[in-house]
Amino acid sequence: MTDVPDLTRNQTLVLDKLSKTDQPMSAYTLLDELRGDGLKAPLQVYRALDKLVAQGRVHRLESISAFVACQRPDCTSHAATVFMICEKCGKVAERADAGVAIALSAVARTEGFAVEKTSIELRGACGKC
Amino acid sequence: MTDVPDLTRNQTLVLDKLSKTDQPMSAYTLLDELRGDGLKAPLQVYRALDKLVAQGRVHRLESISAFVACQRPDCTSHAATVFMICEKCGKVAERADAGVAIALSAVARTEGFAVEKTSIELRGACGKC
DNA sequence: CAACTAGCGTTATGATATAACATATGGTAT
DNA sequence: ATACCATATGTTATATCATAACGCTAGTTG
Repeated sequence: MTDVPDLTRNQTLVLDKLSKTDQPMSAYTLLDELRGDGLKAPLQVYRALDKLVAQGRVHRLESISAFVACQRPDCTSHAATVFMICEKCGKVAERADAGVAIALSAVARTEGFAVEKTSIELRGACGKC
Repeated sequence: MTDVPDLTRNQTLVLDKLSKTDQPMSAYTLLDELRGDGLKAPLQVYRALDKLVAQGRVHRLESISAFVACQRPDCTSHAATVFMICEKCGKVAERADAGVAIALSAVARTEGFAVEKTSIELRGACGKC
């Protein structure tokens, strides 16, 4: 039912690397760490990331131009996901919240705005820092 | 009371240009349009933008790497501002919403996350498109 | 097999942003 | 006034992030 295609070799390499950390990584950092696996050009990473993001298995953090593996593997709707990015330790927490989703869709409705993509990013200090 | 320093020449040029449109502009587009006023290098634009953003007179739209003049000149707290970016006409609407602010701070509190900056960006189609 | 689609590899280029250093300007304490 | 300090500026070079364009490969579907 949920449309989750098999991953290609490059997609697997990228997703595995991202899944091994809770820190976001830039496309070029990913490339550097995957050179040993045969990747040589940015496009190889960007193409894999495009697919993974489209499938919801990876998220792009717009405010820092970096990518994280989705922390909620079972989730279906990535509609109103809140990312909390710690500026001290670099870790990212991901939470879906119905209250945020409802409040945001109310704002959009009063504007007559048809939402296609939502990006909610909080920068600050996590509980441990 | 509100700490609003006078603008320098470069800051004035950048803010005036941004204020003349409701479309976001990239730093390099700003630079191109301000070459006639003597600006020559990206840094001149980026430095002006840094100050204007710090003062809340300009916002950076993270998801499209572009800048818009603040549409609520009287506002004090830019805490939970929602940007609605139309992918058809390119226009940006800016709304502050208490419901969103409350929902987001609740999420942050349950994580023990101390928020310093918030970025909320909706991509989609505006009412006119 | 022919045609189609998706992915891959490679080179080149475009777009966004900052580092580093020198010079200029305005306030202010002495 | 002058020495000092903070801030802004101008300039060159470079770092970082992302995509265009092209040709090839492999699977698959008619």
